[in-house]
Amino acid sequence: MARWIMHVDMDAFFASVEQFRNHPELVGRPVCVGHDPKGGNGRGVVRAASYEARAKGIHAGMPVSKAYRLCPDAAFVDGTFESYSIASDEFMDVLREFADGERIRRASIDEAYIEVTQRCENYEHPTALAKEIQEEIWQRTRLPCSIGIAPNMAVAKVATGMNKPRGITFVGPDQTTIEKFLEPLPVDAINGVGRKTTQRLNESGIETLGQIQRMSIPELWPAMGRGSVWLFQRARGIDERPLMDNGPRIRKSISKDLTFMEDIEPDAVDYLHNAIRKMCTRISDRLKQKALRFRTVTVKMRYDDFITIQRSKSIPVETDDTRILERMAVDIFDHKRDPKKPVRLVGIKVSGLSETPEQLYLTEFL
DNA sequence: TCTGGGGTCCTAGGACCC
DNA sequence: TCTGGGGTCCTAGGACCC
Repeated sequence: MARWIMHVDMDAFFASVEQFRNHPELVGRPVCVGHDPKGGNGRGVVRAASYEARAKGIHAGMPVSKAYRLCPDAAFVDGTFESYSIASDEFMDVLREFADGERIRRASIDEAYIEVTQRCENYEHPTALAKEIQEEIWQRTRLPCSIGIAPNMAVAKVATGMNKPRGITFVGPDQTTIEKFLEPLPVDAINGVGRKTTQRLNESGIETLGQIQRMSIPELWPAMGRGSVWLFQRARGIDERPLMDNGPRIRKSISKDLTFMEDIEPDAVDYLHNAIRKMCTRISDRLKQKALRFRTVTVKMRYDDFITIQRSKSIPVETDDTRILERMAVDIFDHKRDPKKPVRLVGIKVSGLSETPEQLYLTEFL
């Protein structure tokens, strides 16, 4: 019994929220969400680019300095995460109304899967339902989205990307149609195949999903190892995972990274300690706000040569004490960093999170 | 063009316990 | 004295995603 799964993806989400909700005067203009380019000297990257900005060659992940050079007239907005979070909730609320039962899975802040097998019985064709959903999202959130429809999540996700913005792409339902659809696409069209895997496959002469479709698992093994079975199935559009509600998100970690405006000389110890303490305070605030405690602290250090290391330490009992967090973080930094290298970035992460409200004194563990 | 910040999941070795 | 496996926790690193 075939299923119908929709993958709904907001178009240029952060940029669209800025244009259509936060700053209507930016509609029709190139918009980059990200850090201040500081006249071309900023160190951040673009988080999201409106379609007008994309027309100038700007894309997400591009250094803001380059984006600024390509289009100095673009609006550079350092957005507020909260407005995106609110918009996301509104959009998920709309989807929930269309999903069969609880068959909705939030994949990230701007995309979700819904199963609509039953709902589709009332429609001439699944695309008619998709159009209705798209229109409802636009009416209620003022945000554009694209929808992919297929018999499973993996193919639906690929489909969405084929036709953006405000697109609807339908694939299926039979196996031949699915394989034909995937055949010409590059291997990185598959969600889960990133830069490294693409490189490894390309080095073996594998560029397209069609090539993989014509291979056996043993033939795939030299390039993919344990991942061979998985890729073998995905390249053919096989994905049996049931679409289930992934429930309330249980947070696994909270982190804060800071790239300095300029690399910090290794002997500027006070400055570095200060930066670490400030980040610890921010993390601690978030922990308390969510009534969470941590057991593990990880410090990330990136040097001027971009080499990045992470070192962590755990304590036996969870805590949310800011002073303990600061002491652990500073301690790891002092003992594990390379004292000769200028520092580009420091990051602090807490994990091993729990809600257990235990009153314990932890000083003895330090 | 020099390369952010927030996450998740997986692997693998060593310690330690039974 | 030498030798098993299995399970869990900790640490480090890698790949990936938005």
